[in-house]
Amino acid sequence: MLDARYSIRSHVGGKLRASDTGEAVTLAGWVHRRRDHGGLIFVDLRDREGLVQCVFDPDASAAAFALAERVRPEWVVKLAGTVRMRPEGTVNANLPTGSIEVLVTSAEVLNTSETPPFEVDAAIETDEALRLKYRYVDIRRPEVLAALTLRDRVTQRFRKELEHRGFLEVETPILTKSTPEGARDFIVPSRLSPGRFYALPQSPQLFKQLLMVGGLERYYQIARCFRDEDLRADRQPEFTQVDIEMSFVRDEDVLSMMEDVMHQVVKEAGIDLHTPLPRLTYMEVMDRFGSDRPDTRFGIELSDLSEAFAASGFQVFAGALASGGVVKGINAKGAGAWSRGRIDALNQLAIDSGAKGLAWIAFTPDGEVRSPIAKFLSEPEMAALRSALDVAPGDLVLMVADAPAVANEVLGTVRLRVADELELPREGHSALWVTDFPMFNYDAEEGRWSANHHPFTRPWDDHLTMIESDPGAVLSYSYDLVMDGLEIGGGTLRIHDAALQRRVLAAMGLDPADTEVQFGFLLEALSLGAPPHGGIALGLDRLVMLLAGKHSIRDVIAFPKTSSGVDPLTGAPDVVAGRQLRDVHLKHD
RNA sequence: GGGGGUGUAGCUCAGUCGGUCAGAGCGCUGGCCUGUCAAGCCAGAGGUCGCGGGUUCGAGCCCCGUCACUCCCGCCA
Repeated sequence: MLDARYSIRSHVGGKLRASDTGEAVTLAGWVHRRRDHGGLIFVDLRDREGLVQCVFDPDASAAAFALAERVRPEWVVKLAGTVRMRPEGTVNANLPTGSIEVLVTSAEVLNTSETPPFEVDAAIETDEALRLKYRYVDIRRPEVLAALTLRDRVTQRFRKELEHRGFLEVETPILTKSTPEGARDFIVPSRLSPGRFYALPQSPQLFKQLLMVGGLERYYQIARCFRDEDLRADRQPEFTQVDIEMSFVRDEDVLSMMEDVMHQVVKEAGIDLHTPLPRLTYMEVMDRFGSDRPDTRFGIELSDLSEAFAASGFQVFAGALASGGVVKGINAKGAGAWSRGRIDALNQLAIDSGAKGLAWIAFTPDGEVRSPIAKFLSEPEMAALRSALDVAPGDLVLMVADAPAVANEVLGTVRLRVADELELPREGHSALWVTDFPMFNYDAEEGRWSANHHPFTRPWDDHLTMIESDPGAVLSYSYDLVMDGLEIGGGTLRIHDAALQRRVLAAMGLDPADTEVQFGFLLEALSLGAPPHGGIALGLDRLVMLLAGKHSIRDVIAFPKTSSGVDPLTGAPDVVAGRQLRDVHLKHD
């Protein structure tokens, strides 16, 4: 909290209270608003801690009164006066300082201000591009200040809790080496090495592993990360991770450490997190929610209806089941009266998500059945369906028949849309672990297997034999922290054996010679006494966004970029002088 | 790369069928005002209707293109 030490102030205006009555104070801050009554002027003085009403009365000081007639919003002023209780009936219950005011006896203008491009007022919603261009004005708004303050508290709490658990904070390089896997790198040309480039880190992943090899045992860093990919509300080209790594741990050690730390951290936002958190496997969340980051604050879980339709004469279902697929469905309770157009929109969403279509049966509130497919279903099948999905009048059943992965993913998408449309309450917070992700995904575009988390993830010990023979079946020691349907963090145990690391990279189709060039330093480190280790990285921006109740991480970043990666304040990125390009060997004439 | 939304005064927005249609609130400037707190009252200034082109007797409105912002898909180990 702000105090008056080391400043031209004697007190912080926003912190004055009734107990300060009678104090002679010197304050400094911004003119928030001025109410000129002709013979008496009120100025709300604003500082980081809030507003305080300052009264200019010619009887107290003619000079100060004359100055108050000139001041304008956002002027920077220094005021001296006396704190006094407000007269009967003029208390402002909306302000923490509302029971007192400062009678000003002398005043000084420290700086004037042009009329600001928008008002510094929490009540007014302003175009975000304009806010970002004048972010330094925007930051004066209490809402922005509060978000940055919460971010500070969360960050400091992480530091404190990790410090108490024996972690050392270590900085890792920003100028580093491009790696072939993962996101597109930001690259930086080198002046001293013509034609060569640094890359900005996508995360400190390899360095934190090297710190474990270095015997640091417990490391953390509030680490800036860079990824040159398209932006989203929850994605910026540079963002911050709370990066953590531990030696001599099992996966449950990382999870329980993280739960203990998170329990303390979210207290900063007034949240009581009940630990241990639920732990669900990847298989289970995909099966039940159709998402690897499920929002469990509402129901509408997926049900497997394959058994109910095992002998179905309905070709769509029978065909899917015959080719190894499933029939799965959700019950959108209360959507039974939805219009055909509304349901068609869901069907289109399902098709866009990869399904051939969405089978639906509406059970209207007055007991009718409305459906293009009900006529193909037998009475026992309908009965089994009603029972499996707990159908009541007024419900809408939505089904997908397809390969399990497709059916799950499509219904997971439809589930979220339905919840939005039904305006199901998503209050409070739900946190959980998703564990045991598959080691590899098949990348159809590139025709090869790629790492699900990253290539340094340790496969299950008893799945090692399948790395070459059946990569898709290999599970890994991996875990994501999911809050309210957002991926807040993720981590793994790492491979600490050079030979195993080579096998995994080879399984991903990396040429052995390239492997040595790209990852030779890691493989060498693993062969020089690497301890078993693992860790996790939390997305600090996303976590604070969630705790602050914001919908974009831009709201919790001091100087964010627009969705095209531009900083409207500085104008970055921008052209540079030809001289600079020649220096780094990007231009030769 | 693709799809949706938005763009009119400093800010937030309205603008009907293409024809008093350049408008409101806030802010700003000036005046009045000694208990307001989103002060009040009176007056005033303020416009490349994102930009370019087209259709039309006539375009803020219709058409084409383009730019910016934003949301989503792809992408983000």
